[in-house]
Amino acid sequence: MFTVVKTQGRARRGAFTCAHGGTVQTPVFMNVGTQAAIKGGLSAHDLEAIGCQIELSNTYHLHLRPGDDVVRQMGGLHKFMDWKGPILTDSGGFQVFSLASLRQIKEEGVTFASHLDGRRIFMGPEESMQIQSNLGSDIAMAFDECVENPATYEYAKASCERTLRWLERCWVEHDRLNALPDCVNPGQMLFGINQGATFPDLRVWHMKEIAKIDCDGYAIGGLAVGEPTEVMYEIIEAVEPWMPADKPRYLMGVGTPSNIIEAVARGVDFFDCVMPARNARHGKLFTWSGTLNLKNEKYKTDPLPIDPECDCPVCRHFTRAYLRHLFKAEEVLALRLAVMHNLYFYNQLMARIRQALDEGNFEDFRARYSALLNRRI
RNA sequence: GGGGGAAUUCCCGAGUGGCCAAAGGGGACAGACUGUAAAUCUGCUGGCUUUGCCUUCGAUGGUUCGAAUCCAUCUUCCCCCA
Repeated sequence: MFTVVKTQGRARRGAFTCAHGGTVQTPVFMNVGTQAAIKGGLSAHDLEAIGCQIELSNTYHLHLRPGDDVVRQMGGLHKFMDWKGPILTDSGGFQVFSLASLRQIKEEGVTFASHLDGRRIFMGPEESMQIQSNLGSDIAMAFDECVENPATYEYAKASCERTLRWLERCWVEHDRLNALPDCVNPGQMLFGINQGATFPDLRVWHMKEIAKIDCDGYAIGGLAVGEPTEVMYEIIEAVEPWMPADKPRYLMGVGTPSNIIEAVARGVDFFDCVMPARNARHGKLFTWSGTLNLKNEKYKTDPLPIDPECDCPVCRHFTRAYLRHLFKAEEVLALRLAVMHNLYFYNQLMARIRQALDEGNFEDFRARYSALLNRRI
């Protein structure tokens, strides 16, 4: 169940209740734990400490390893990883994009050559729903094709028409699975995904079509995959008026702090992105005055924390000089501490966006931080 | 005391007469990263007034049109025999 509590322009302050873990305050950033772990050495318990409200895991990856049957046998993903909050599972649709060289698409679904051992894996809408049902996530994503940009109009049209047919099949199968007596999470919801590459008319047509199917939320997929940032914003603006106002909107895989602020301003409620965790592992950290590369020589004897304005567990105790040393020495602790900081920053960013919306000064917040946070310090 | 081997650009190390400012690693320095095949990938690593020039392969002196590469002496290090 989703409730919009307050709006400012197109920006929405909301609350979303899931079967597990109660209510998520939106706008929200979902912390990415693809293989039921946050890369860099964080557990679900660490997620609690850094203010994460909802976690995201991946259908394709967990199907391959350890196998969704294993997760089901262990009581579902929540028990398996000991995360009490809500979980969204991505459908495998992104792997149609990221593993493009290892798969073949047909109307029925997608055949992957496993990136682990080359074994053939078939995944269509039904399979994706079955796997996500076994995982027992709170939100299942529809199985879609994330199309690379730039794409031709012809390809994008054929692809998003197929993604629409796949959503219809997802909806039917998801409904069937939720009604089974031994369903891991009968309260599991289903989000549809808008596609159409960078063509506003395709995007709008597709959005109108998927809105006819009664999903629990709607996502915009296929953005931040090669197109300029301005094009991404234009697509969001084109699609948003056709997204049901009483359902949550999720911009998949986005993005930088600035992207998130700008997308909130355009009516988006949910986000996820690997960027804070991946960049952290590579030494690039987010602060309230911009980004910094901790490996840079200038931090060799810097006694400051990563961000003097941050009160995360890392910034409260450790200096830039120490963290830089950990990176240069390739200690795994460097990854863990850096990821903790960046994820805390992202969760804090969302908290401050929500606070600004609550207080009615989101536009001031946007004006102050949108460009600033992407700046290099 | 006798015999043998080695010294290469920040480090290791290839190169045994011109295609060598010198392979390949490492380190250092810097960049990329957007529903995670990513603790990954890319660039760069003598100087300059950069289609070229200068300095540089332990030191000095030679041979040669031309030397990191050949010769002599010296210095340092390693191994073996006493």
